[in-house]
Amino acid sequence: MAAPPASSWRDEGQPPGEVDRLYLEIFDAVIDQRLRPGVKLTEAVLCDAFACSRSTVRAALAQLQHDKIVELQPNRGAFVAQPDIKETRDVFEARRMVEAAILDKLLSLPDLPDRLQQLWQMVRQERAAFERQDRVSWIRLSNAFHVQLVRLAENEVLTELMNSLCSRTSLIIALYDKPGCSACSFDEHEQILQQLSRGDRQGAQHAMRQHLQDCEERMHFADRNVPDPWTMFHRQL
Amino acid sequence: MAAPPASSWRDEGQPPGEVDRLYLEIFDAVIDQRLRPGVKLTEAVLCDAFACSRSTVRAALAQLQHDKIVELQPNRGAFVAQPDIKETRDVFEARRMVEAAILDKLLSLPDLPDRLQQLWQMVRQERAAFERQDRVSWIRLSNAFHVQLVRLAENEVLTELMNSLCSRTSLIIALYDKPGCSACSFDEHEQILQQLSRGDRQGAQHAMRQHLQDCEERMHFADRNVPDPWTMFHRQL
DNA sequence: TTCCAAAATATTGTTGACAATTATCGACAG
DNA sequence: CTGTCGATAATTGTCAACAATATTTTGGAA
Repeated sequence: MAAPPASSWRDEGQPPGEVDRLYLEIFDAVIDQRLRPGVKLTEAVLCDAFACSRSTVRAALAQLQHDKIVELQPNRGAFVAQPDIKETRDVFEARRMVEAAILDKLLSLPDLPDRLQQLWQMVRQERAAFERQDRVSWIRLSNAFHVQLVRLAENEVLTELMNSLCSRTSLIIALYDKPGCSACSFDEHEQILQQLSRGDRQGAQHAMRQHLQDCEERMHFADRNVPDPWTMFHRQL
Repeated sequence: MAAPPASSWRDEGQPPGEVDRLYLEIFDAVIDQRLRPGVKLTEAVLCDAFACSRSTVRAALAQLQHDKIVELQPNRGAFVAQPDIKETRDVFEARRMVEAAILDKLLSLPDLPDRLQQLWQMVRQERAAFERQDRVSWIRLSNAFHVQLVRLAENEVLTELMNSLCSRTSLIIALYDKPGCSACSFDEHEQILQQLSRGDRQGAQHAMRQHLQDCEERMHFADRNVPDPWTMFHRQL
């Protein structure tokens, strides 16, 4: 078995083709904020950085555009997406709806406490990453928490949806979150788990809604983290 | 203004590029059930049928794969997707969650009755299509109703999600619905609108959930509409 | 110095060709 | 007649070259 890839929370399909590999590489780079929103993704550069042909790069970029991770301007090139205020509102509203509804279903599962075990574990990892100032791991784990929670419902459609929403949230945080304060705190994750464990439907839903609300309100649209045009991309593995 | 394209319910972006055009052509063909689930989409054939290069075809197919409209098997080719029982369950469950949650939000809009006007109009068109046995238009309008309803909430993320879910539903219907009975009846659409008009939250949510439940239960997995391997694709415009 | 136009450069869009993999068909042994 | 093996054909994955478009630089005049 190969070493677990950087993002262990994404469901890994069959043997990854060349284009899939590139897709994941760029995707991870964006989510980890090594590629900041707004930077231009010149095909030749990616081509050179990942040792593949331009057709491969173009295919990967097309998929990323479809995921709203990059914006593809005709005849101008690809840029890491810069979600605006409206998109931020829409993404968080969708998350509140979906994740609250999910909790409802989870509480109907007979073996919920067992399944929550791994999530408690995950929150501990979040705390550890936070305390050792490992921002990249921490963002990744924060997303993983939400995705993993949805995954308990065993609904592929919703799981993939949450994956997409979390990715877009990462971009939003990269743009509008102050580096100092934490956008998605593990305390609140713990609270949600507690409410779930004791079977409190109202409490769990409220905790989740509040958590996402807080997350959204921590965004500062006034002075956004402007992308540095000179921050060119180079592979840093 | 150009003549309205076949699918008027999809949000049309800026000038469509070559790949977008192909994407829509194939998409519509699948939704309209001119391309049945399971048929192989050979690149050269599409290439020839739509008068474009293979790179364009490949890009379009990649996007369609991402939307779960076609399945892309490595080194084997593209096939129109054949959602299984599990996927059917997941899609309908997701729809129940999302669409019920949407109703909640719609009822908080002050000018809801005004916005519902166009939906009443749409239901009338559904009935008309049904009565003149126009199955293609009718399936299209049924989808349009649900998408348009979500669109009233003015949330791009949810609108695109519903678009995707309705597309997948079309595939499911193509596979598992008996041609005789109607999967998504306009009567039930009317009921939902009525409950919404009178501001009955419980009633509207129940009507929507029941509608989707009925829709799902009308699927027959035993004898599925097996794809005819000899049914090769040729453009029929 | 500042502004504008035009050449020069860089980047993207498209096409075609080649390599790698898979599907098909026929021969042949059991 | 059935099933397996091997060669041929068809299809996909990848790459490199060319055309079209955008960006930058250069040069000159107000």
